[in-house]
Amino acid sequence: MPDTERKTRDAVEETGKVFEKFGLTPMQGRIVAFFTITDPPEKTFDDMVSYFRASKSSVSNSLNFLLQNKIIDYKTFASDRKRYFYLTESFFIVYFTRVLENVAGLKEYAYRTVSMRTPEYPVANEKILKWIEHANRFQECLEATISSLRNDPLSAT
Amino acid sequence: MPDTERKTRDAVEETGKVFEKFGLTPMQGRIVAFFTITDPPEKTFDDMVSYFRASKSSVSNSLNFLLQNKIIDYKTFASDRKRYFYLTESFFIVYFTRVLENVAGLKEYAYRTVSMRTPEYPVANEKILKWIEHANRFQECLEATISSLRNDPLSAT
DNA sequence: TTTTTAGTTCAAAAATCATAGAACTAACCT
DNA sequence: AGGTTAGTTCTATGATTTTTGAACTAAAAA
Repeated sequence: MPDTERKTRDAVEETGKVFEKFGLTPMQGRIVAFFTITDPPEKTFDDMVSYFRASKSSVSNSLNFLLQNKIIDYKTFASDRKRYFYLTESFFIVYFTRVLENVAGLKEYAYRTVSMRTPEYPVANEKILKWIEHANRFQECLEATISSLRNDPLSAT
Repeated sequence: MPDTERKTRDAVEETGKVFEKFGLTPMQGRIVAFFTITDPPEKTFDDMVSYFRASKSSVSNSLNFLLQNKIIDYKTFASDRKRYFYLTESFFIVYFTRVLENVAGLKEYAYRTVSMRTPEYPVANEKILKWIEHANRFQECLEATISSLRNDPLSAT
């Protein structure tokens, strides 16, 4: 294997692991890294199966997850059955949105907990109220950021 | 089992699952939920082993993880060997800090990728630059939230 | 000194998650 | 009609994570 290919493969593997921290599986992470690092930016199903020597099912499931989450999309060409997958720009928006959902979910349970608790230990209730306040601050900031990204004309490409 | 206890147990279980979304294991999540929902707010090792009928090692490892991450802390009393664990208020700080680290890690790899790529496909490079920009905004938001949490006088309790 | 308490540590069992492989489908190609 | 392409779907295998159980330790109590 030539030296530059070795380097590229290492970079794909390493960067893939970074994506795992964002909740992707190893294969999903590798695929996203492959898109960012190697040319051309459009890749077919088979490009990925053969680049990674992975099973079709693993690639199929990974691509469908990434499509559902709008991290990738694809285009087709008449008289060509292949789909040409490419990265969208929304990776961070997808991630932000999930973080936001988690925070909202926690807040909901925090409200319920406060309403269930006796006032016998006020410190406990105050702590939970504080969590809700923290969650609110973060939500406000993040919602503003997400909507400013969505309105960004370059993002709409 | 009396009706209110059943209800409390259900709430602990359900809320525990919410904490799993923040990266805790089921047992860690259950323990945090147990702290938020039931009285008194201080609990011993054995309280948790017997409430959950779980193994001592599972509880021990979970508590140590939560201690290391400063999600809980404990106090002791002279002539009492037990440790009395309680929730800190820093749950969100811990979570946001980890998210921030992930974003910083991704940004680093994004910089590297841009510097490695040929200018042959400028669209690909632009997409990565856009990710970096999104990451920056997200970071700002996280940093603002974290520092407002830290400066909050009530948080310092 | 022996026993009890409040845990810790480590190997193994159990549960969960990711990937593989094989059989399948639907569309196009000859 | 038969073959090839571009996948999908389902079950099984492999890997990883979480929890358990049993043996251990260190400090305090009897």
